[in-house]
Amino acid sequence: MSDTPSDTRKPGGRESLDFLREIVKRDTLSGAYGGRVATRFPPEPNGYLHIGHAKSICLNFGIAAEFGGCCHLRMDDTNPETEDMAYVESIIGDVRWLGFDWGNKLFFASDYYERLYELAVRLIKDGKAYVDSLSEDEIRRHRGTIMEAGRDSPWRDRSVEENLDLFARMRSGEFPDGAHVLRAKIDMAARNMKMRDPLLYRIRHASHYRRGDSWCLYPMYDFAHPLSDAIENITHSICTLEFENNRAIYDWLVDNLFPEPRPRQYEFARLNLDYTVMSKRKLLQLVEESLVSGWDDPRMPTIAGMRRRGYTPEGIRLFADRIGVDKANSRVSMELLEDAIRDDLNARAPRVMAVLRPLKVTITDFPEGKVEWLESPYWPRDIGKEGSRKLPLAREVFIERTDFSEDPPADWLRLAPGGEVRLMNACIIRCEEVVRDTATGEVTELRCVHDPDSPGKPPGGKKKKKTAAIQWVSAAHAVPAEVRLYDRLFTVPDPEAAEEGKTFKDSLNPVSVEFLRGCLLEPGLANASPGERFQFVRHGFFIADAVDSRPGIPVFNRIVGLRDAYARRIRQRADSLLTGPSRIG
RNA sequence: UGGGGAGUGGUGAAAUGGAAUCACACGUGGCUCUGACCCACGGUUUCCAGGUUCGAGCCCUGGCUCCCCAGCCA
Repeated sequence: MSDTPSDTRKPGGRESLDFLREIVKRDTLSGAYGGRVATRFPPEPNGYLHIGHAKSICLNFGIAAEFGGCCHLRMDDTNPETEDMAYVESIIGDVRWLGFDWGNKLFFASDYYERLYELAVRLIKDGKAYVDSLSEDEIRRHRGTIMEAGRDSPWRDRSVEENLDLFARMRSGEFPDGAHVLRAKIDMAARNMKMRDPLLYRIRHASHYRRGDSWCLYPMYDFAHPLSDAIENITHSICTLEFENNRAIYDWLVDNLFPEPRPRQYEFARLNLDYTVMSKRKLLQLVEESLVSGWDDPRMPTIAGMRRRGYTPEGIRLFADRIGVDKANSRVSMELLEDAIRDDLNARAPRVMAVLRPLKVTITDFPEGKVEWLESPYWPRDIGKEGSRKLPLAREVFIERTDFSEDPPADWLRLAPGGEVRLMNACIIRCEEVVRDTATGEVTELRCVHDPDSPGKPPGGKKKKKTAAIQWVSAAHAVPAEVRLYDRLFTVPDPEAAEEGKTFKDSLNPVSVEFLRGCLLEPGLANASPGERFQFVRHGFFIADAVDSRPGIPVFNRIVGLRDAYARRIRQRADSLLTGPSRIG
């Protein structure tokens, strides 16, 4: 793993352990597994990994690392109809990108098919499993309900010989899909529905992405998963809450087929993030219906999407660390994720200047044709890093349109008619004249004068800050660029909880991305390499898009905006203006 | 109505019978050539009702609310 500063920034230094680490610590101390710790991350290769998986990955790999154990990466590939090598590759890439290493412990449940089959045979021989020949529908009806016990299948008491024979013929391809299944003989009246003779194997005449047509008999998750854990000598099998009921099967199978010390399953609450969806099915739907540009759309909560968006592995790990882990269903706010990303980027993204919505400024007392190259540090004082570049100042520059106001509020620190502002790393200018389009009235240019002595000068002994320092670019030197501003994908915190007659797609945010074309960047950014991250001062953190950006024609994605206390204040003022007066009655 | 889980400020988590703590968010103030970062201060008294105890978020009893389980998905 890594030892970047971000990793050590655990809340409260983490003296206290979460319930999972507590269990692992207990087992380590008691020598339950001879001090050994082995976890595993077991994705099914039928979709892309998302931030919810990242939580699980950080947990499993994190715990293994902290206790000197190892974490296996295992593809839980037991369903030939949905799985694909492309997903395996994306999963491997994503886990690696997150910064984790499984050494030579990459496994596939599909490699265990033969051993699993033998274990099933053993169960049959022990009279603990039987071939059921009921139809799918009959099986459902025999299962009963949560209130009524199920009924035994008429095939439940077949002889061992007959079961063995049937099971072998199921494997050899003699029967069509659905003709028979193998079930554990447990208890059709069990109060835990999962224990009513769970299905272990089903016939599927389907090509498997790894095993081809060598099998037409496939194990169910409930059978393959615990036994794969046992085969790999996993000690702590960590999964999400919805598998709590499945633990009974897990224990039943492993107890019946493996000696102590055997793996045990523990469950934690999966991650829910506000303003996004986390189910593979819904994510797939967004992709297939072209509601997003793909699995790596920067708005997607997928690892691929976050990577393209510019999130860092360190930031994501910091997030996972901060949210902790528990058994209570929870819903985490986006701010927690964004702050972790910012926290990480703050220390590693050099500051540069970009004007997203340009407004022309002519410095009338600046000689025509003159260019002044000004030393500009990449880092603010408090970061304590070295490095700078020279920025050209000329007669015509562009500033942010939002940094000028004709009718500013009392606490305005930026430019206004007759007012002053600091061009960051350069001089102070004063606005003498506002030029506007005669037809539309729109402000098209500001004519300013500058204080030639102001570059490099200290604030001048002023106690209280009276003007802002704003970003700017020289008109003649600026690099045009496209900048994409990403926002939350949905307009409601919990899109999955759609009301009657609606779906999660009804709450899709219509303005979740804004493409800005006429942006102007400082000259050095022309050759930003794809994947390179910067802070555009006073805007946020940005990354040169890995797919669309190229030298000379940069395209930047906003990773995350900077906090903006002023914008917040303005918003609140607007709100109180709206609600205030109407409340008088 | 059965079984399995869970309830601590707005959000996520600590506190393992001994002064409710941390992070994010929010508010106020300070610092600042980023209205960023950073610093300081502020708001909960632990789902409810009883009980045990010198002492309860932790233990007991009874409620309430929410989540999961009736796929040949995982």
